Amino acid sequence: MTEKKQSRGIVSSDQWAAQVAALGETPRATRARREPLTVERIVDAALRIVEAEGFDALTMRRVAAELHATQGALYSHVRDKAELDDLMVGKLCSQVTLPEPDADRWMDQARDVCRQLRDQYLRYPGIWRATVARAPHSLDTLRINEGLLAILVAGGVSLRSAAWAVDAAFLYIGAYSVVAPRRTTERGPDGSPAARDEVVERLRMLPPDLFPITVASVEVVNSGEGHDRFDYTLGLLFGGLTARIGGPTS
Amino acid sequence: MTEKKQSRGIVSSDQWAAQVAALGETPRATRARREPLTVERIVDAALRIVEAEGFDALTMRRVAAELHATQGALYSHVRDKAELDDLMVGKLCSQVTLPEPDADRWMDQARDVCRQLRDQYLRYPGIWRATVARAPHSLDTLRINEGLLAILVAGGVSLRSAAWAVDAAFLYIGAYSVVAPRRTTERGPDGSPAARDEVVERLRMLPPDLFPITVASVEVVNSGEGHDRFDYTLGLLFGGLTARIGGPTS
DNA sequence: TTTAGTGATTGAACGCTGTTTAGTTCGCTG
DNA sequence: CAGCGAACTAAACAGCGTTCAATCACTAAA
Repeated sequence: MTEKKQSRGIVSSDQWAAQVAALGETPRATRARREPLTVERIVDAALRIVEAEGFDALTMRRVAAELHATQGALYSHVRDKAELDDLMVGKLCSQVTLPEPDADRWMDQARDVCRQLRDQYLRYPGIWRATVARAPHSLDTLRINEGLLAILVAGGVSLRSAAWAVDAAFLYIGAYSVVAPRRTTERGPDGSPAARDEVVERLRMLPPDLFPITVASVEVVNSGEGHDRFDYTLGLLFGGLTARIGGPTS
Repeated sequence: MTEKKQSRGIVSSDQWAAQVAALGETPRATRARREPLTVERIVDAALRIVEAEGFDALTMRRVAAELHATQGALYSHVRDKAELDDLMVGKLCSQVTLPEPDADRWMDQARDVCRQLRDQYLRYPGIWRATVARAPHSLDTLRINEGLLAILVAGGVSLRSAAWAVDAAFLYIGAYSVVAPRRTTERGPDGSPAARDEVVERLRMLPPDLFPITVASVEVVNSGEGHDRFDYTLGLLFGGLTARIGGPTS
């Protein structure tokens, strides 16, 4: 009980981080010590971290440091890390805009929603694992589900087909956005090639006699730039629905 | 440096576990203290744990305890936990049998392989996350990829369409098997209903005016028993290939 | 048989994670 | 101004993957 509030001799790394962070701030005249900690500020900070450093870098300590607070303070606003994950996914989903269902353009509308969701997942690398870890409690995820269902049903797809297709699409989108951005982060030292897919790299140096088709497909799979593969799969999922409502080529 | 090898006064929990486990064993006359630790025994033990307790329960300490060894001993046979994960997935994939491609039955064959892989994933709950965490190094996963590609190509599907469809199928299978078994483990106290899906439970108690289609779809989605939803999605993915057998851009 | 050597194994530690808690501080209300 | 309740701090806890010097069991050479 001797050294409680001295300015020097700081031991705790949390204290240190807070002090360093407070260097560029105005003293604020003692009242309202800082911006009060809120759930929204916590979720925003967490999303900022995931966007910049990936989902693995998201720890409670890291979030607390981002907010110049201690980790314990977070638990006054958020029950778990699981709840924080859930809130992040919710905020992410809330940024997806849903169109008014148009029966004539239902497939384009559905694809657009899926692309939006994919881009949100890709923006925060690895965050889909937050959805996998625990069943989402957020209403925002249900909002997208409802919107996508509405588009399909408006397009004439039966309720059961729509529900199953939407479910499959969500699963595919999530898995795609977790696995897809697996690239070598380091730019090539020679400059030009750079950012090749890690899996493709390993597939290249593979005995072609053992896996002939796989090796042959490596080049052709990568032929599609950007998200052609993604669009193709959505075409299969949603295109298969039209084949059974109004005839094969309606 | 006083108390090194006394039989009583064991402090370390590892020692304790090893001692308890050794109670039912024959002394073995000092040589070959136990079955020697091998990679295969480690992988088998790990799979046993995942099968019984799920992927979250798989820790190096848990594996070591299962083998009556210390955790450090594992690292003489396995570099990382990541490598152990990889070996587990490899062993899992090696149990999938691939048929000789038959052009007339290619779709049934493809569906069968996918079902096998799904069942393997479902047998070890959550193990697909091991695939997600790091790109798989195992050749057994490539074997399935090659086999499935061979089936599609033999069926007349173009190389690019086949590669994309197989990729989509693998992503879907993995996501399906991670998300699907999310059920309330506890059987209903009244006996009969039991083992309802956790997500469905929460969807039931949802304001129908906010999410009318979602709520309406809950019943009809669950109408399919077993893995009807899974088969339906595979039908969409592979069925869409026959519709444009010449390739996606033909 | 003795000896040197080699690789597996041990026990204990390190740094990291999420989470809890006693005690302090702060801002608002009576 | 007093007091109360909520927010916050600092420190711990158990568990995770991983590392490492010391020790052990066994093999191969002398």
